[in-house]
Amino acid sequence: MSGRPAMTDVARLAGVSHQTVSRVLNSFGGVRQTTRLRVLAAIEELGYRPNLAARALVTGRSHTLGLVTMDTTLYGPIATLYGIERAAREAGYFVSVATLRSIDPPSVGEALTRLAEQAVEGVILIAPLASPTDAVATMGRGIPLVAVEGAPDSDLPAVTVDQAAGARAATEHLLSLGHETVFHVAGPGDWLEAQARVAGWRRALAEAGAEVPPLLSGDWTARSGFEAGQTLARIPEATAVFAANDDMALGLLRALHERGRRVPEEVSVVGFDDISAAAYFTPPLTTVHQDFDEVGRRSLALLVELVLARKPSAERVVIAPELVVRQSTASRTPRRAAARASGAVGSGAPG
Amino acid sequence: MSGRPAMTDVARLAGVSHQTVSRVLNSFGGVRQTTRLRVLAAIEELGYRPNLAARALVTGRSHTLGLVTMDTTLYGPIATLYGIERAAREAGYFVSVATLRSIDPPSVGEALTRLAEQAVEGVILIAPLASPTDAVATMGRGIPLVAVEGAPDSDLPAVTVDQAAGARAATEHLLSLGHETVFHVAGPGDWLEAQARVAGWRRALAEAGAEVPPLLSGDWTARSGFEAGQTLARIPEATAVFAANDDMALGLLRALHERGRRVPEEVSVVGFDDISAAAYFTPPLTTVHQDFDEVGRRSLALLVELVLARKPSAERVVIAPELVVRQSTASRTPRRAAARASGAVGSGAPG
DNA sequence: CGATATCCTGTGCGCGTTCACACGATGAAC
DNA sequence: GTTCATCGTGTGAACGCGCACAGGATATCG
Repeated sequence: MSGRPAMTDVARLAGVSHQTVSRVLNSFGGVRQTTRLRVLAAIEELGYRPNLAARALVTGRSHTLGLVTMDTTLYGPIATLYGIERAAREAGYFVSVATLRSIDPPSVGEALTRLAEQAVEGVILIAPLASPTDAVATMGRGIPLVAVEGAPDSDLPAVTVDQAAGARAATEHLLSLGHETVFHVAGPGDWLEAQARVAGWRRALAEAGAEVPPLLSGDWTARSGFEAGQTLARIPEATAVFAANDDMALGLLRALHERGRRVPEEVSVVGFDDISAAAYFTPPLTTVHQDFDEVGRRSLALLVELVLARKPSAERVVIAPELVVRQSTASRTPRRAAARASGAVGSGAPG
Repeated sequence: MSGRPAMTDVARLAGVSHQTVSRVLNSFGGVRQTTRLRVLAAIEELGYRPNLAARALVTGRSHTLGLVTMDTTLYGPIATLYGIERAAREAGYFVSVATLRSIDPPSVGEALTRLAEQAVEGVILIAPLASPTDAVATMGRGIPLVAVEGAPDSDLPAVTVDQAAGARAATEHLLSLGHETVFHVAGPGDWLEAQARVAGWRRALAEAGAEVPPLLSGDWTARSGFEAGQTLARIPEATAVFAANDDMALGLLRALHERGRRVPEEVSVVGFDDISAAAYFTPPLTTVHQDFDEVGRRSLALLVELVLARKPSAERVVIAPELVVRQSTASRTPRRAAARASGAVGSGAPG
């Protein structure tokens, strides 16, 4: 009586047994309409809410899913997180998050253990790094697990964006504009996405018979893009650069600007992600769009399937990215490029 | 036997009662060292993990906190989220997130209800809008609640950054550079932060005896900043602009650039937030830094205090922001500004 | 050696819910 | 009027754990 009302309180008020209340709550049918309404009225009057802990105890189902992610403000993981939470809510699950400073096996293992103790029914791992996937197999304690942007070799079910295809599209776009080759500012080497983008870039160059220039790499930050840009600005042949994400592209633009290399007249730049600010860079950035909301939805759907069916459908969902052309890329011919740049004002804003 | 081992399994293996196992687990003392080790060995051997649902049922404590936030990729809420999760983990709590498309009373109420059903012990509401604070009072069902960046009038415990002080610092900085007045591109009118920044800006102008120019406002996006910038570029007197966040400042810079208004030589621009990319804008952005990690820590500490002590300490934590001067602001004298801008290259990068 | 204090361990119950089953009432069929 | 199915509802037992209390073992002292 003191705390929250329990099922028996409702039952007493409605003049029925607790079992009937349970039937009403779980819409099990087999309850007369009149008593049903009486029970509902009692529930309303007492402000009764079922105790999920008790329910979880007896059913063994917590209706909670775990989400392991890095504490990064990078656009991708965050957008994916929201997509997952929204999908989870609609599917009737709670989401318990565990953030990591870094995706190393011990940290991931610890997070998984934490979530396992909380009796989550499944876990989505936003871990775009190579290292943890092995650890996961051993730490997984039989909990259904879906990886997002990870696990290339492991047989973990995973949802990924086709990074290589995106990188390829970006590179081919630049080559088609007449550039002899394309430089690449890669992400950190231990990020799978970074690796896949490098691979896609290499493939596109090879197929076009273009020379593969030395690879630069950064750590996703604008700062590292800036540093790469300082190097690139000194290389006259660097007329086309593909940066592995938009933030690095931003730093790149900044460095090129400081060194007096005009974009896109002298140097064309392509990014990756299509963050919301990309259309407002100087100049508006040509980049590769990823649908993270879709990633969230698909990964959750896959996890729920796994949780319910228990069959390791070992499926792999691949989502296609899309090149968005704005004003940071132009044909290699200086005349035309300059004319185009001065003529187009503000047309880079999205619809 | 079939599923997870229970406490009785451990007890049987160790040759003690389940109660002794419980004592070992909760380090209640009163257990001989030898039996203690025997129990621990049994736990290890069986891979036993206490069932939190059962524990929650009997103790009434879920060790879970709720976090209500908007599904925005805005820097502030995200950085705060991570800060909270980290602090929660260290304090021994799980974090269950509920994201909202918009912070209106019904949505917040629904999220709170959801979290209440999950038996969270407390809730942190990242709701920088005015509207929901009233709804919270009624929906709060007695759950301890802490607001972040919200609830100016309500007596809800809250953790906030002193937005007005930040806006004031930004405005005074511009005035001190010789600008006759400062234009402001505000955030959405229903955001408390936006309101506070407008107030701080107004106050600073009033104290300096400067004229208050017409207020422009956007929706935090670079796009809206761009649109505001298109307007401002046509106003010759607009030599100093304070944008309510960095993204809008980015759009603003883009618009000014397109219209041929040089920054900072002709127009000085200040942002707010100090997102990591701000140092790599063109030019590097002078902005107001907010310590969101600190916000997360303090709000969690406040909530835990509330959960444990149950006394509505109705405290209010205010965190001071800090002006970071980079290269988007300059003295109003054209000669000196131009010289300074061409001389300083790359010095805007953070240490 | 016995009494008392101290330490350690076990028993039983309750938490709020679901599940398996039993029960009574009602009506139809013979 | 008896039998049987059907429907609606109640009863009792789990689920895994913590708490209060009982009780046995051991130590301390007279």
